[in-house]
Amino acid sequence: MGNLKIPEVTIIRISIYSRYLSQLKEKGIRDITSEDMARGVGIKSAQIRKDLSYFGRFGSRGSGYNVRNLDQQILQILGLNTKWRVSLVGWGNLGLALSRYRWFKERRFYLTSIFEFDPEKVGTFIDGVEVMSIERLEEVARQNRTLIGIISVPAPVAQPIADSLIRAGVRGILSFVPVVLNMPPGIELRIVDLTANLEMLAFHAQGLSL
Amino acid sequence: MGNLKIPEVTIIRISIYSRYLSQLKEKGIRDITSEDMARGVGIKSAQIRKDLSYFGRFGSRGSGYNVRNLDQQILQILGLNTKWRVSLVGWGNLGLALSRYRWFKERRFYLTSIFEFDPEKVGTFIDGVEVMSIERLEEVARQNRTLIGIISVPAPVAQPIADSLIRAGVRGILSFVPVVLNMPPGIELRIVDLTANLEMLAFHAQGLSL
DNA sequence: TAGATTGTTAATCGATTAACAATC
DNA sequence: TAGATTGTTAATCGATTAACAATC
Repeated sequence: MGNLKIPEVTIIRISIYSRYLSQLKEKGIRDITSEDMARGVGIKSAQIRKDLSYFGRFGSRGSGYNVRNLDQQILQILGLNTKWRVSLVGWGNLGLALSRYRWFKERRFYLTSIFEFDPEKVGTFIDGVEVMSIERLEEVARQNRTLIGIISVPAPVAQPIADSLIRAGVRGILSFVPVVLNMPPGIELRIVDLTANLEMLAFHAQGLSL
Repeated sequence: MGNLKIPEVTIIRISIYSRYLSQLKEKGIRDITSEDMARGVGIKSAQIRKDLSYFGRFGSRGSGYNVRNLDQQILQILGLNTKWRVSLVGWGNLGLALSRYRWFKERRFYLTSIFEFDPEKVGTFIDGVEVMSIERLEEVARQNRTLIGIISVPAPVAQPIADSLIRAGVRGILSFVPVVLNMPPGIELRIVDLTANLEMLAFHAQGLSL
């Protein structure tokens, strides 16, 4: 059984396993061993078994895992048996791209409300969703019971926007703004740091690394 | 002095410090202690000093760090004293957003070549850069001596595109495609996994976590 | 000098991995 | 049953943190 203290990286990897399993399912593959999964996702088989062990026992010794079953179980663990309503704040270049990103829907995340400062953009419809004024953020996000927010606004307003989302009842925030955000305890923040990632690559390419 | 085996996360954090220092410099702040930096970036002061210690001694006991100097040193470490030419492959929604992302230039990354499959888009100019056919990828990227590539193409072609980039001499790849990529040794790969990040938030919001 | 803060060591904490007994 | 592979333990590895001597 073994629970308590699940590493963050384990969740990220579980999510990767989930995506891989849905591929296997589409291909009609019935069973898979941790060893074969390991090859498929580029992670050691012991790691995969360890990760899964935080949540229960899903395999059968001697023959591995049933794809359909493991897939279902993992979706359950991640909470993807429900549809998730997501608020997107900031409909600039990046926001627009995010609002059209097809993978979100595939993983059961629905951008049900979009907010933007620019009055020129407010009122536009994208995929049946109206782009609304930021003024309405708190009211609408609360009303929709949105638990997840995405921030792609200019740096100086990132903190106040995060604060608004939290006041509206959001429990997790994905930020694309390369800025430190203060969060109250219990609110999960993930920052997608594009420049830091490029800088890692530059550091390595430079040769200075090794 | 202490070198050898620098953790990956250290580089990411160094990049965060760098961004913070450039803010401080703009504000005209002359000196800062690790304790004050810690508050600014939300990382423990001991961690900051440890991270810096991998690369040398930049402070002065009793008074902290000179902002201008530390900023310069870190830029040097990260390799940001040079301009970096970057190839962007895939000019869909996300690719378009990336080609307009202002932070890249600010951190000295220049998208000097852009490639796309769709013949309708080929020939467009964005910021003085022509969108070229993917067919020209290998030739042009090699010619430009591009060391960094960004991939935002449909999943099925991600691997062949990565292969092309590597053949063209690229040393590091930033991929936005949620797909496992095989890399030869020595090539650095960073995957920006948007859905995995959202799924982490869902996992937490679900309450199942604690 | 006295006070302050770095740079570094050593202790702690946590995550990965190998190995294997349990068991399908 | 014999063979295979899981689930789990214990060993290893690596990263974070506290603490403090060095020193500005």
